[in-house]
Amino acid sequence: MKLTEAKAQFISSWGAFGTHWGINRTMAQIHALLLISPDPITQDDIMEQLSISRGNVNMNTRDLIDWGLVDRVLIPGERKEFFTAEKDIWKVATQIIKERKKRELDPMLKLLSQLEQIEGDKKDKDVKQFVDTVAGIRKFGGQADKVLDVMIKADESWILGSMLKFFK
Amino acid sequence: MKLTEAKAQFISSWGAFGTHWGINRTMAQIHALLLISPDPITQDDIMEQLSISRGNVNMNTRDLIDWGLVDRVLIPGERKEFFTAEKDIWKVATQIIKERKKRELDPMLKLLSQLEQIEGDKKDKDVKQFVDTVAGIRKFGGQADKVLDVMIKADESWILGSMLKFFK
DNA sequence: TTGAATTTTCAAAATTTATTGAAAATATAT
DNA sequence: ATATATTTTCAATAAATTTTGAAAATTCAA
Repeated sequence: MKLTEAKAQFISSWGAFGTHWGINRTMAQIHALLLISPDPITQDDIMEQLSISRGNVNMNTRDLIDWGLVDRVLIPGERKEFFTAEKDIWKVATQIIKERKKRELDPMLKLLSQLEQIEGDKKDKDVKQFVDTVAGIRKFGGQADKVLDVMIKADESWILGSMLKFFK
Repeated sequence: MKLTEAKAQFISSWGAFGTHWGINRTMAQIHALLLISPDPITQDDIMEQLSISRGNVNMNTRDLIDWGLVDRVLIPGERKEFFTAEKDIWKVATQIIKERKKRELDPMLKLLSQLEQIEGDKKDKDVKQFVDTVAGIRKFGGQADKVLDVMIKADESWILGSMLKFFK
Protein backbone atom coordinates (compact mmCIF):
# COMPACT_ATOMS: atom_id res chain seq x y z
CA MET A 1 0.00 0.00 0.00
CA LYS A 2 1.18 3.49 -0.84
CA LEU A 3 1.41 6.35 1.65
CA THR A 4 -1.35 8.34 -0.05
CA GLU A 5 -3.82 5.49 0.13
CA ALA A 6 -2.83 4.59 3.67
CA LYS A 7 -3.29 8.21 4.78
CA ALA A 8 -6.75 8.34 3.23
CA GLN A 9 -7.75 5.12 4.97
CA PHE A 10 -6.40 6.25 8.30
CA ILE A 11 -8.20 9.58 8.13
CA SER A 12 -11.42 7.99 6.99
CA SER A 13 -11.53 5.32 9.65
CA TRP A 14 -10.40 7.64 12.40
CA GLY A 15 -13.34 9.83 11.42
CA ALA A 16 -15.76 6.89 11.52
CA PHE A 17 -14.28 5.82 14.85
CA GLY A 18 -14.92 9.31 16.23
CA THR A 19 -18.62 9.13 15.46
CA HIS A 20 -18.90 6.19 17.86
CA TRP A 21 -17.54 8.41 20.58
CA GLY A 22 -19.82 11.41 20.21
CA ILE A 23 -17.20 13.31 18.19
CA ASN A 24 -18.11 14.64 14.80
CA ARG A 25 -16.54 13.03 11.80
CA THR A 26 -14.73 16.11 10.55
CA MET A 27 -13.20 16.97 13.88
CA ALA A 28 -11.81 13.46 14.13
CA GLN A 29 -10.54 13.61 10.55
CA ILE A 30 -8.76 16.89 11.10
CA HIS A 31 -7.22 15.41 14.21
CA ALA A 32 -6.10 12.37 12.24
CA LEU A 33 -4.57 14.56 9.54
CA LEU A 34 -2.65 16.58 12.11
CA LEU A 35 -1.47 13.42 13.86
CA ILE A 36 0.24 12.19 10.72
CA SER A 37 1.57 15.57 9.60
CA PRO A 38 5.20 15.90 10.67
CA ASP A 39 5.10 19.68 10.48
CA PRO A 40 2.45 22.23 11.40
CA ILE A 41 -0.07 22.93 8.62
CA THR A 42 -2.46 25.78 7.78
CA GLN A 43 -6.24 26.09 7.44
CA ASP A 44 -5.79 26.02 3.68
CA ASP A 45 -3.79 22.80 3.84
CA ILE A 46 -6.57 21.17 5.86
CA MET A 47 -9.27 22.52 3.53
CA GLU A 48 -7.45 21.14 0.55
CA GLN A 49 -6.49 17.76 1.98
CA LEU A 50 -9.93 17.00 3.37
CA SER A 51 -11.97 18.90 0.77
CA ILE A 52 -13.95 20.87 3.30
CA SER A 53 -14.87 24.52 3.67
CA ARG A 54 -12.95 27.18 5.51
CA GLY A 55 -15.69 27.70 8.08
CA ASN A 56 -15.78 24.02 8.86
CA VAL A 57 -12.03 23.85 9.37
CA ASN A 58 -12.13 26.93 11.54
CA MET A 59 -14.86 25.65 13.85
CA ASN A 60 -13.41 22.19 14.22
CA THR A 61 -9.85 23.29 14.82
CA ARG A 62 -11.19 25.57 17.50
CA ASP A 63 -12.94 22.63 19.14
CA LEU A 64 -9.76 20.57 18.95
CA ILE A 65 -7.89 23.41 20.62
CA ASP A 66 -10.59 23.58 23.33
CA TRP A 67 -10.09 19.86 23.88
CA GLY A 68 -6.39 20.52 24.36
CA LEU A 69 -5.46 18.21 21.49
CA VAL A 70 -4.26 20.80 18.99
CA ASP A 71 -2.17 23.94 19.24
CA ARG A 72 -1.86 27.04 17.17
CA VAL A 73 1.72 27.61 16.12
CA LEU A 74 3.18 30.89 14.95
CA ILE A 75 5.94 30.51 12.43
CA PRO A 76 8.27 33.52 12.19
CA GLY A 77 7.93 35.29 8.87
CA GLU A 78 4.64 33.56 8.04
CA ARG A 79 1.42 35.49 7.94
CA LYS A 80 -0.89 32.46 8.30
CA GLU A 81 -1.52 30.49 11.45
CA PHE A 82 -0.31 26.93 11.65
CA PHE A 83 -1.76 24.00 13.56
CA THR A 84 -0.10 21.03 15.14
CA ALA A 85 -1.34 18.11 17.22
CA GLU A 86 0.13 16.46 20.28
CA LYS A 87 1.72 13.27 18.93
CA ASP A 88 2.27 11.30 22.15
CA ILE A 89 -0.73 8.99 22.20
CA TRP A 90 -0.57 8.56 25.95
CA LYS A 91 -0.88 12.30 26.38
CA VAL A 92 -3.69 12.43 23.83
CA ALA A 93 -5.57 9.74 25.74
CA THR A 94 -5.12 11.34 29.15
CA GLN A 95 -6.15 14.70 27.78
CA ILE A 96 -9.35 13.22 26.34
CA ILE A 97 -10.05 11.37 29.57
CA LYS A 98 -9.48 14.54 31.56
CA GLU A 99 -11.88 16.57 29.45
CA ARG A 100 -14.60 13.95 29.25
CA LYS A 101 -14.41 13.39 32.96
CA LYS A 102 -14.88 17.10 33.52
CA ARG A 103 -17.60 17.52 30.93
CA GLU A 104 -19.59 14.34 31.46
CA LEU A 105 -18.71 12.16 34.41
CA ASP A 106 -18.44 14.83 37.08
CA PRO A 107 -21.80 16.49 36.27
CA MET A 108 -23.47 13.09 36.04
CA LEU A 109 -22.19 12.07 39.48
CA LYS A 110 -23.41 15.35 40.90
CA LEU A 111 -26.88 14.76 39.52
CA LEU A 112 -26.99 11.17 40.77
CA SER A 113 -26.17 12.28 44.30
CA GLN A 114 -29.14 14.61 44.16
CA LEU A 115 -31.46 11.97 42.77
CA GLU A 116 -30.53 9.57 45.53
CA GLN A 117 -32.02 11.91 48.09
CA ILE A 118 -35.51 11.43 46.79
CA GLU A 119 -38.39 11.65 49.24
CA GLY A 120 -40.60 8.60 49.51
CA ASP A 121 -41.21 5.32 51.25
CA LYS A 122 -38.21 3.03 50.91
CA LYS A 123 -40.62 0.13 51.28
CA ASP A 124 -42.25 1.03 47.98
CA LYS A 125 -40.60 -1.15 45.38
CA ASP A 126 -40.53 1.59 42.73
CA VAL A 127 -38.75 3.90 45.13
CA LYS A 128 -36.43 1.13 46.21
CA GLN A 129 -35.43 0.16 42.67
CA PHE A 130 -34.87 3.78 41.73
CA VAL A 131 -32.66 4.48 44.71
CA ASP A 132 -30.76 1.21 44.31
CA THR A 133 -30.11 1.83 40.62
CA VAL A 134 -29.03 5.42 41.10
CA ALA A 135 -26.84 4.48 44.06
CA GLY A 136 -25.29 1.64 42.10
CA ILE A 137 -24.42 3.85 39.18
CA ARG A 138 -23.10 6.58 41.40
CA LYS A 139 -20.90 4.15 43.29
CA PHE A 140 -19.55 2.65 40.09
CA GLY A 141 -19.03 6.08 38.61
CA GLY A 142 -17.25 7.22 41.74
CA GLN A 143 -14.77 4.36 41.43
CA ALA A 144 -14.26 5.07 37.76
CA ASP A 145 -13.66 8.69 38.68
CA LYS A 146 -10.88 7.66 41.06
CA VAL A 147 -9.26 5.30 38.60
CA LEU A 148 -9.29 7.97 35.92
CA ASP A 149 -7.76 10.50 38.28
CA VAL A 150 -4.92 8.09 38.88
CA MET A 151 -4.36 7.78 35.15
CA ILE A 152 -4.52 11.50 34.56
CA LYS A 153 -2.10 12.25 37.35
CA ALA A 154 0.20 9.35 36.53
CA ASP A 155 2.51 11.47 34.42
CA GLU A 156 2.94 13.94 37.22
CA SER A 157 3.71 11.31 39.84
CA TRP A 158 7.01 9.50 39.82
CA ILE A 159 5.90 6.20 41.35
CA LEU A 160 2.66 5.88 39.43
CA GLY A 161 4.47 7.10 36.38
CA SER A 162 6.92 4.25 36.49
CA MET A 163 4.12 1.78 37.12
CA LEU A 164 2.28 2.99 34.08
CA LYS A 165 5.38 3.11 31.91
CA PHE A 166 4.67 -0.54 31.47
CA PHE A 167 1.64 0.37 29.45
CA LYS A 168 3.27 3.00 27.34
CA MET B 1 -37.87 15.80 45.09
CA LYS B 2 -40.64 13.37 44.22
CA LEU B 3 -40.11 10.01 42.55
CA THR B 4 -41.90 11.07 39.36
CA GLU B 5 -39.70 14.11 38.89
CA ALA B 6 -36.55 12.21 39.79
CA LYS B 7 -37.39 9.47 37.29
CA ALA B 8 -37.92 12.02 34.53
CA GLN B 9 -34.61 13.68 35.31
CA PHE B 10 -32.76 10.40 35.41
CA ILE B 11 -34.18 9.23 32.10
CA SER B 12 -33.56 12.56 30.46
CA SER B 13 -29.96 12.89 31.55
CA TRP B 14 -29.16 9.26 30.89
CA GLY B 15 -30.39 9.89 27.36
CA ALA B 16 -28.23 13.00 26.97
CA PHE B 17 -25.28 11.10 28.41
CA GLY B 18 -25.77 8.38 25.82
CA THR B 19 -25.45 10.80 22.92
CA HIS B 20 -21.89 11.55 24.06
CA TRP B 21 -21.11 7.87 23.67
CA GLY B 22 -22.43 7.27 20.18
CA ILE B 23 -25.69 5.80 21.52
CA ASN B 24 -28.95 7.28 20.39
CA ARG B 25 -30.97 9.21 22.90
CA THR B 26 -34.01 6.96 22.81
CA MET B 27 -32.07 3.76 23.24
CA ALA B 28 -30.39 5.20 26.31
CA GLN B 29 -33.72 6.45 27.67
CA ILE B 30 -35.36 3.07 27.27
CA HIS B 31 -32.41 1.51 29.02
CA ALA B 32 -32.72 4.03 31.84
CA LEU B 33 -36.43 3.32 32.19
CA LEU B 34 -35.80 -0.41 32.38
CA LEU B 35 -33.01 0.07 34.91
CA ILE B 36 -35.36 1.76 37.36
CA SER B 37 -38.33 -0.52 36.71
CA PRO B 38 -38.48 -3.20 39.41
CA ASP B 39 -40.57 -5.52 37.26
CA PRO B 40 -40.50 -6.32 33.54
CA ILE B 41 -42.56 -3.95 31.39
CA THR B 42 -44.16 -4.11 27.94
CA GLN B 43 -43.73 -2.21 24.68
CA ASP B 44 -46.88 -0.29 25.52
CA ASP B 45 -45.53 0.71 28.92
CA ILE B 46 -42.40 2.06 27.28
CA MET B 47 -44.38 3.85 24.56
CA GLU B 48 -46.56 5.50 27.16
CA GLN B 49 -43.87 6.43 29.66
CA LEU B 50 -41.50 7.90 27.07
CA SER B 51 -44.16 9.14 24.62
CA ILE B 52 -42.63 7.44 21.61
CA SER B 53 -43.99 5.30 18.81
CA ARG B 54 -44.30 1.55 18.76
CA GLY B 55 -41.82 1.18 15.91
CA ASN B 56 -39.26 3.22 17.76
CA VAL B 57 -39.62 1.13 20.90
CA ASN B 58 -39.39 -2.04 18.91
CA MET B 59 -36.19 -1.08 17.10
CA ASN B 60 -34.44 0.25 20.15
CA THR B 61 -35.34 -2.62 22.44
CA ARG B 62 -33.99 -4.93 19.78
CA ASP B 63 -30.71 -3.01 19.76
CA LEU B 64 -30.57 -3.18 23.54
CA ILE B 65 -31.07 -6.92 23.32
CA ASP B 66 -28.30 -7.16 20.70
CA TRP B 67 -26.05 -5.29 23.09
CA GLY B 68 -26.85 -7.88 25.75
CA LEU B 69 -28.26 -5.24 28.10
CA VAL B 70 -31.94 -6.18 27.95
CA ASP B 71 -33.83 -9.44 27.92
CA ARG B 72 -37.23 -10.47 26.70
CA VAL B 73 -39.24 -12.09 29.46
CA LEU B 74 -42.25 -14.31 28.99
CA ILE B 75 -44.77 -14.06 31.77
CA PRO B 76 -47.07 -17.09 32.09
CA GLY B 77 -50.63 -16.21 31.23
CA GLU B 78 -49.65 -12.95 29.55
CA ARG B 79 -50.02 -12.49 25.84
CA LYS B 80 -47.59 -9.58 25.54
CA GLU B 81 -43.83 -9.71 25.72
CA PHE B 82 -42.08 -8.11 28.67
CA PHE B 83 -38.65 -6.53 28.87
CA THR B 84 -36.21 -6.31 31.69
CA ALA B 85 -32.68 -4.92 32.05
CA GLU B 86 -29.65 -6.29 33.83
CA LYS B 87 -29.48 -4.26 37.05
CA ASP B 88 -25.95 -5.05 38.23
CA ILE B 89 -24.01 -2.01 37.03
CA TRP B 90 -20.74 -3.89 36.98
CA LYS B 91 -22.24 -6.43 34.61
CA VAL B 92 -23.75 -3.66 32.51
CA ALA B 93 -20.36 -1.98 32.22
CA THR B 94 -18.46 -5.15 31.34
CA GLN B 95 -21.09 -6.06 28.77
CA ILE B 96 -20.78 -2.65 27.12
CA ILE B 97 -16.99 -2.85 27.17
CA LYS B 98 -17.11 -6.33 25.67
CA GLU B 99 -19.34 -5.25 22.81
CA ARG B 100 -17.55 -2.02 22.03
CA LYS B 101 -14.24 -3.80 22.08
CA LYS B 102 -15.55 -6.29 19.59
CA ARG B 103 -17.30 -3.73 17.38
CA GLU B 104 -14.77 -0.91 17.43
CA LEU B 105 -11.42 -1.57 19.04
CA ASP B 106 -10.64 -4.94 17.48
CA PRO B 107 -11.39 -3.85 13.89
CA MET B 108 -9.43 -0.63 14.40
CA LEU B 109 -6.37 -2.53 15.64
CA LYS B 110 -6.61 -4.85 12.68
CA LEU B 111 -6.64 -1.91 10.28
CA LEU B 112 -3.75 -0.19 12.03
CA SER B 113 -1.59 -3.29 11.70
CA GLN B 114 -2.19 -3.20 7.97
CA LEU B 115 -1.45 0.50 7.68
CA GLU B 116 1.84 0.05 9.47
CA GLN B 117 3.12 -2.13 6.65
CA ILE B 118 3.11 0.70 4.19
CA GLU B 119 5.71 0.70 1.42
CA GLY B 120 8.00 3.70 1.28
CA ASP B 121 11.25 5.20 2.41
CA LYS B 122 11.45 5.35 6.18
CA LYS B 123 13.80 8.27 5.79
CA ASP B 124 11.01 10.36 4.28
CA LYS B 125 9.58 12.37 7.14
CA ASP B 126 5.98 12.00 5.96
CA VAL B 127 6.37 8.23 5.89
CA LYS B 128 8.12 8.24 9.22
CA GLN B 129 5.48 10.33 10.97
CA PHE B 130 2.70 8.18 9.53
CA VAL B 131 4.30 4.93 10.63
CA ASP B 132 5.19 6.32 14.05
CA THR B 133 1.68 7.62 14.64
CA VAL B 134 -0.02 4.45 13.50
CA ALA B 135 2.39 2.28 15.48
CA GLY B 136 1.88 4.44 18.57
CA ILE B 137 -1.87 4.17 18.39
CA ARG B 138 -1.74 0.46 17.71
CA LYS B 139 0.55 -0.13 20.66
CA PHE B 140 -1.62 1.92 22.95
CA GLY B 141 -4.74 0.24 21.65
CA GLY B 142 -3.17 -3.16 22.14
CA GLN B 143 -2.51 -2.40 25.79
CA ALA B 144 -6.03 -1.07 26.25
CA ASP B 145 -7.28 -4.27 24.66
CA LYS B 146 -5.42 -6.35 27.23
CA VAL B 147 -6.61 -4.27 30.17
CA LEU B 148 -10.20 -4.53 28.97
CA ASP B 149 -9.90 -8.27 28.56
CA VAL B 150 -8.82 -8.49 32.17
CA MET B 151 -11.86 -6.51 33.23
CA ILE B 152 -14.23 -8.54 31.12
CA LYS B 153 -12.86 -11.82 32.39
CA ALA B 154 -12.59 -10.65 35.97
CA ASP B 155 -15.95 -12.07 36.95
CA GLU B 156 -15.00 -15.44 35.61
CA SER B 157 -11.65 -15.58 37.37
CA TRP B 158 -11.44 -16.10 41.10
CA ILE B 159 -8.22 -14.23 41.77
CA LEU B 160 -8.89 -11.29 39.50
CA GLY B 161 -12.45 -11.33 40.71
CA SER B 162 -11.42 -10.79 44.28
CA MET B 163 -9.01 -8.08 43.23
CA LEU B 164 -11.72 -6.24 41.41
CA LYS B 165 -14.29 -6.72 44.17
CA PHE B 166 -12.56 -3.72 45.65
CA PHE B 167 -14.00 -1.62 42.91
CA LYS B 168 -17.49 -2.99 43.06
C1' DT C 1 -4.25 55.31 8.49
C1' DT C 2 -5.04 52.30 4.48
C1' DG C 3 -5.53 48.10 2.33
C1' DA C 4 -4.53 43.36 1.65
C1' DA C 5 -4.36 38.95 3.96
C1' DT C 6 -6.34 36.08 7.11
C1' DT C 7 -9.63 34.43 10.46
C1' DT C 8 -14.18 34.24 12.44
C1' DT C 9 -19.07 34.15 12.50
C1' DC C 10 -23.52 32.50 11.51
C1' DA C 11 -27.86 32.07 8.69
C1' DA C 12 -29.14 29.14 5.13
C1' DA C 13 -28.61 24.72 2.81
C1' DA C 14 -27.31 20.05 2.74
C1' DT C 15 -26.81 15.91 4.90
C1' DT C 16 -27.40 12.52 8.25
C1' DT C 17 -29.94 10.35 11.68
C1' DA C 18 -34.10 9.28 14.22
C1' DT C 19 -39.10 8.67 14.39
C1' DT C 20 -43.55 7.69 12.95
C1' DG C 21 -47.39 4.95 11.67
C1' DA C 22 -49.70 1.90 8.96
C1' DA C 23 -49.29 -2.43 6.48
C1' DA C 24 -47.38 -6.99 6.71
C1' DA C 25 -45.98 -10.73 9.36
C1' DT C 26 -46.28 -13.54 13.26
C1' DA C 27 -48.19 -15.68 17.29
C1' DT C 28 -52.00 -17.31 20.10
C1' DA C 29 -56.61 -18.42 21.72
C1' DT C 30 -60.96 -20.29 20.68
C1' DA D 1 -59.29 -22.83 10.54
C1' DT D 2 -60.45 -18.24 11.88
C1' DA D 3 -60.27 -14.27 14.34
C1' DT D 4 -57.70 -11.42 17.33
C1' DA D 5 -53.76 -9.71 19.62
C1' DT D 6 -49.14 -8.56 19.18
C1' DT D 7 -44.79 -7.67 16.97
C1' DT D 8 -42.00 -6.33 13.09
C1' DT D 9 -40.78 -3.84 9.08
C1' DC D 10 -39.75 0.06 6.38
C1' DA D 11 -40.96 4.00 3.30
C1' DA D 12 -42.12 8.50 4.31
C1' DT D 13 -41.49 12.29 7.40
C1' DA D 14 -39.46 14.92 10.90
C1' DA D 15 -35.73 16.38 13.60
C1' DA D 16 -31.06 17.09 14.58
C1' DT D 17 -26.60 17.87 13.10
C1' DT D 18 -23.14 19.29 10.01
C1' DT D 19 -21.42 22.07 6.31
C1' DT D 20 -21.09 25.88 3.42
C1' DG D 21 -19.84 30.38 1.91
C1' DA D 22 -20.04 35.05 1.97
C1' DA D 23 -19.98 39.03 5.01
C1' DA D 24 -17.90 40.92 9.05
C1' DA D 25 -14.13 41.21 11.98
C1' DT D 26 -9.41 41.06 12.85
C1' DT D 27 -4.50 41.29 12.03
C1' DC D 28 -0.54 43.24 10.27
C1' DA D 29 2.73 45.41 7.02
C1' DA D 30 3.90 49.52 4.84
